[in-house]
Amino acid sequence: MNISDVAEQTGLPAKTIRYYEEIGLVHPDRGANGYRVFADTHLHQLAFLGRARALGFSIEDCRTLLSLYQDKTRASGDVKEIAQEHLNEIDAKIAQLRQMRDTLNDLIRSCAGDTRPDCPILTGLAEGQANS
Amino acid sequence: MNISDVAEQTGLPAKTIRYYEEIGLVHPDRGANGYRVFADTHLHQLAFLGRARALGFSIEDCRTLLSLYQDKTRASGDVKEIAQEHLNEIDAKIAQLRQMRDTLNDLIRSCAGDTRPDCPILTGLAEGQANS
DNA sequence: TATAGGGCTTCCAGTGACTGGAAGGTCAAG
DNA sequence: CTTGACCTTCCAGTCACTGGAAGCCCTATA
Repeated sequence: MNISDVAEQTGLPAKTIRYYEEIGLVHPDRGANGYRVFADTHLHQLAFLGRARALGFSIEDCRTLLSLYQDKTRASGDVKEIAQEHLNEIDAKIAQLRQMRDTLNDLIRSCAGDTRPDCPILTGLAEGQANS
Repeated sequence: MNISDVAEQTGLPAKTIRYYEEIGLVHPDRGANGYRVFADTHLHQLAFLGRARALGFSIEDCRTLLSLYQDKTRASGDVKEIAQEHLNEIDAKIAQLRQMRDTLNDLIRSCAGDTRPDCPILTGLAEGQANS
């Protein structure tokens, strides 16, 4: 299997797959021509990585998760801990974005948005109504 | 006013203030010794930038907002348009994070998190229950 | 006056996770 | 034998800083 087949099947760009090899996440074989040759295991690993990344796990988390995935003697508690920590980060990020959203929304709603220069958004930014 | 005073008053790190000068967001004067000298206008500009950044505006948006702020003939509609577009991006990001959060939360709740190797989080990542 | 410390300067490199592009080798079809 | 798609590596850029080194400047104290 060549890289473009893997790209198609995993939904990952070929560039990303090469990058994942470069940082040691996957280790495809090489053909006599120098091309990367992917076996089904590599395909599965890359699909796994793609899904973990889609859930927002960092590359380093993905590396750990993948090694736990391949370690049949793992403790599920180790996996859950990583996931829970990541969930907390997501929750924190959502809370922060909501805060930003609310402040910004207030400013927007108070702005006429016409051709006149008076703008509560700018005064808000200038005078500190925007402490998020 | 030296840079550390401005840093303290705006809450921005001195490094960031230097960076903002480097990319042309602010133009402090220079003393005979080569030190940056900040007037009140610079202080206000930096505070403005800090608040805009805290609301998640990109540096380029900040640049535009600052120039609109200083243009007394601006149309508030121009400001509002930038803000609205940014609000939409924030909303999209929140929606995406919520999706990730929900999927991840389902996986976490179905995982025992003990010393046994069985782990629905890993099987979910492996088998595609995690298409966010 | 010498020195110690803190603050200031510039410049370079690194972050995370890719992404774009150039230069060039390889393969299959016609 | 050529064409065009595919593959390779390597380098640079993204975004918004952040850390650190090397070295000048300023003030206070001995």
